[in-house]
Amino acid sequence: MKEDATQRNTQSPANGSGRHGEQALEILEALRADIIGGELTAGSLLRQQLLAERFGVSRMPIREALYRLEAEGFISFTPNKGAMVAPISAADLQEIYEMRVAAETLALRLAVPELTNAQIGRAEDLQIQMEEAPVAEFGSLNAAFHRTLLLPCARPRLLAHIENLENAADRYLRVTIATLDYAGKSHKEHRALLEACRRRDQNAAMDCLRQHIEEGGETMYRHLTENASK
Amino acid sequence: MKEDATQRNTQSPANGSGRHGEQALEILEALRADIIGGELTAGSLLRQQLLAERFGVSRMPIREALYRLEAEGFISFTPNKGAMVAPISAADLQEIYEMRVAAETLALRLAVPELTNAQIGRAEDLQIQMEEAPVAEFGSLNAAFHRTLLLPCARPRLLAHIENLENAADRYLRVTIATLDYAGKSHKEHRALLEACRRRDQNAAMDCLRQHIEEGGETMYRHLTENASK
DNA sequence: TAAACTCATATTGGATACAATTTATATATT
DNA sequence: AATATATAAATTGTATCCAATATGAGTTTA
Repeated sequence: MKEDATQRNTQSPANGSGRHGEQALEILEALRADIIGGELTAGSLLRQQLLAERFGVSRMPIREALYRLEAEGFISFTPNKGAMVAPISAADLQEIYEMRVAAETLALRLAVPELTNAQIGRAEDLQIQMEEAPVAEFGSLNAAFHRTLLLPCARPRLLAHIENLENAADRYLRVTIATLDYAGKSHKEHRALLEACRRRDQNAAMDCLRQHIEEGGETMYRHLTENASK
Repeated sequence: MKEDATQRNTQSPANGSGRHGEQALEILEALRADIIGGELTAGSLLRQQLLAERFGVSRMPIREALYRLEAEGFISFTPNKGAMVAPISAADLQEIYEMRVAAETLALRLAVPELTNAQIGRAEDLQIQMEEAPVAEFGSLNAAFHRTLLLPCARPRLLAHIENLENAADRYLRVTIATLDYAGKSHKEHRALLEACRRRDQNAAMDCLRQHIEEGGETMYRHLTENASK
């Protein structure tokens, strides 16, 4: 039986969910992950038609995702030319870490008085897991550890800002492979931070976190500037 | 003579410029100004068709502007329902000012060593103007004063973040009308800040700015919570 | 040969058309 | 009369279509 000509827009999204109004969000997250993960490198042009074919949708939800990616700072538009992946630079890495110190120490100061013993215990569990886990899982465990300690500050704007900064930093994490030789020091700093949280000592906790973030940033900065070649 | 059916897309944008690819930016700024200025109040539904007619364009550039407004935190989407202006609250105002202190003191610390005498002089001029200007001009002069002192930090991410926070704060400025009785104290604080900048004293400058922002925030917080009506 | 021009092609920006979903209204049912 | 159900209107989400601009190959001209 021949297909009825009336069924035109029958093209259904390639991905599973496909609930009306969520395509753009899935595309946004996929593209962001690609940029962070390095599949899309700095300077790459994002052709709307190509992306539309890749995701099995029209250009429209692609454009929606691109606008949001621009707002997050991962791509930039030039009129009538399109979107390209934002460049990375040592100066940008430095700026991100300066901002992380400011934002995360603020969040921690506000979170420490609200922290329950259960939350600190959960962070400790994550730290124990992290010290034994394979490198591949370090990133997500590390993020969960920090999130556990900062979430109780109950500041939605601030937490969203921090998440965006951490995403921005993750682009460099991949480039510098700084994870490996940094892990040992990081674990020690995490334990010191937990100890300060247990004592509900805001200032000590903030100092720990500041040092932790700054040293991580400096390690990555060195890798990035020394191995100036790719 | 009857209109030729072939001329379809002849509808030209109502606004002047109309260069290809800039409509969305103009709409974005107009909508943001409306939200900050209070023409669009918290909870208002932003109907795409209405906005399209108001700006004399199709729904497409409207949506582009809306996505960016969402990223800036001024509106929020609910699937299949549309965009609504974000609510305001005392907690949100407090959070904005906490973040401003963190971000602007960081920017100032980085800017102070880079400040030229000319830049400090320009800030001083703005301050003198501000003390004599009518209330209507206070806002823009004040913004220019702060921008002059922070711009030399040369941190694009940080400066964009600060600008967004100041826009967010301006929504409350209108609600609280806190400007009037605050002006006198503000001028004194500005002069103290300039003095610290002239000495290139980072810590003193940061303390001045912290106190300045915190007291401004507290004044607005009081107005907002006391005049809980409307 | 190198610069400038012409034309063809590709790509974005925007308008329109249609489908999916929600919201409002009217009708039926208990 | 109140609730539930069906139906219509409105609105968003997506696809397709058209226009404006940019890109690049080939040609002409100095």
